[in-house]
Amino acid sequence: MSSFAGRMKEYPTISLDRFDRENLHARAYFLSHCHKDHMKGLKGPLLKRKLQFSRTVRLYCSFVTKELLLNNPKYAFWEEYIVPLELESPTQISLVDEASGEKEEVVVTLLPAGHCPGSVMFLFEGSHGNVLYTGDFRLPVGDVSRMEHLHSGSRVKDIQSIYLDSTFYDPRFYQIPSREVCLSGISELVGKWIIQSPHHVVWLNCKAAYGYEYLFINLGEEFNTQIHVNTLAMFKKMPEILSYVTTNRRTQIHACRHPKDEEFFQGNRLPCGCTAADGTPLRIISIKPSTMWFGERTKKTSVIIKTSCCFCCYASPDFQIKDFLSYLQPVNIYPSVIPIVYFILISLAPTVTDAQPAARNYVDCTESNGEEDEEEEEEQQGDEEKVGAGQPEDISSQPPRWEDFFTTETLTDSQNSLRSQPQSCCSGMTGSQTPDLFSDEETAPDGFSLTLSGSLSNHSSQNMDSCLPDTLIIQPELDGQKQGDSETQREEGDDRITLSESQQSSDFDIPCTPESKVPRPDELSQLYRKLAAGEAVRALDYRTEH
DNA sequence: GCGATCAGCT
DNA sequence: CACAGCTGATCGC
Repeated sequence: MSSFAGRMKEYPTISLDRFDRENLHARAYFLSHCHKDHMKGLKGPLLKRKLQFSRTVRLYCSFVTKELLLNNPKYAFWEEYIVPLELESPTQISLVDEASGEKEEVVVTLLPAGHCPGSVMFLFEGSHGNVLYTGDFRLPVGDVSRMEHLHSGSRVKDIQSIYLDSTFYDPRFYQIPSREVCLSGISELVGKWIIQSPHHVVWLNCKAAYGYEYLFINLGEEFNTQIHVNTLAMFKKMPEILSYVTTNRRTQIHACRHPKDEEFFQGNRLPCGCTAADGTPLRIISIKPSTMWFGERTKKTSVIIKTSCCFCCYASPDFQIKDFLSYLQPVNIYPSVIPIVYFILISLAPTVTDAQPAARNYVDCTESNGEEDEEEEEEQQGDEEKVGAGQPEDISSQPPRWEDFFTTETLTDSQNSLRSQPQSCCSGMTGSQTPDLFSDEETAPDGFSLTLSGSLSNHSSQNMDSCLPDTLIIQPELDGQKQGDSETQREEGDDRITLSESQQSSDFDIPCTPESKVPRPDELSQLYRKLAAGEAVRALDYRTEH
């Protein structure tokens, strides 16, 4: 969750992705994408009232974000105050103090962020330097070097500060699987499932409002089908996605939602209530795309066996925040989440902070610091040389060099070459940014982890009662296998998956990224094949070798 | 009754 | 722990 307080030091009269508290006084608002954790205060009555009395305060975002936002009636009042901007099209904005008439000009450029439909980064250029606010972003390596507006001629612009959504700044998350890897894995799984019979259906358990469209499009394309969703309203101006979603429940791939959809699933029902026409029970697998794998437990459960592919364990060329930062080399980095590595480095403070006093800075700008330590921040901003030896909590008083957060390697030849030769910018994103955004890959969802659970329960009415609704067992060869009662299933499950005692209490103990072994593509492929075919997959197959 | 915050859950 | 939410309880207005 974003904990960014909403304002940047260089341009404190504008607010981004936060609309409450001090942000109520902003002269301009920016919304990077349409996820709730970046919309705090956006429907507040106070803000609404302020807008009604203002002639100059506006909300700037991408066309797609505008579309998605206004789709929700709670935000409909923004309609007359939104100014959608094209991607990669520098726009001058006057920041006016309506009381005094004082004015400041800033040029903003929206850059594709690759996080969800409409998501952008904001590049601000003005008298206080160039600053980049990333929001949530997920850019394939190399994309930043192709962004024209981050370059001036053949070199990277001087970036004073980067305001970073730093969930993945944490080195534990450096290696996130590429979109292609995730997609091909899911595709294979889906394909092997739905081909078995018309009653084999897939439920894509998508939590967030937006960000899975790339998955829908690819699955729809590959299997020549549409994905069932609750409503098409938000996509009405987005033909590329619209053709791959449907409200017709007669499809084998569902992404529909229900407040109690987990219960539905465990009762072998789809959230939409869809059942097969002839009364044959559906065979459902649930695929949970999320940025990271996380374990699940069900209360009052007797047996839970899940096979989880920890996509986040796999190496990826897709997203390397380290490369992003080392390419842009900002003077300051303001992550909105304090990475663990920071504290490690702080504990080594003399080594880190004494080295190069005038070097670039890392500064905490999370909510608690940003809201309450104004004076300290001002002091720190004007005195970058000050590198003290404070306590770990005293973050802003002793910024270590940003390079030290990573292995201090020099740029590789290829990086240097990228740096000096900006290429033409992202194809397809330089033109009109009407909501036909999905023709391009910039709007891909996050990397996926996948929790796969084959539901075996109550496929036949006579043993409905004996099957616990929360018994989830990987058991794909349903058709060829005699289905026993839940006790039998448990034994089968135990045969298939080796569980230690601790694993039983918390599902699998999935390793974190750094210790993870990186599977080869053929191993991945093998894994998916096994999962889809129902072959035994031992937990240890996923474990590291430490 | 509404909004904000928090715990709990997925 | 994390994602990006949702629900329900509690509290203040």
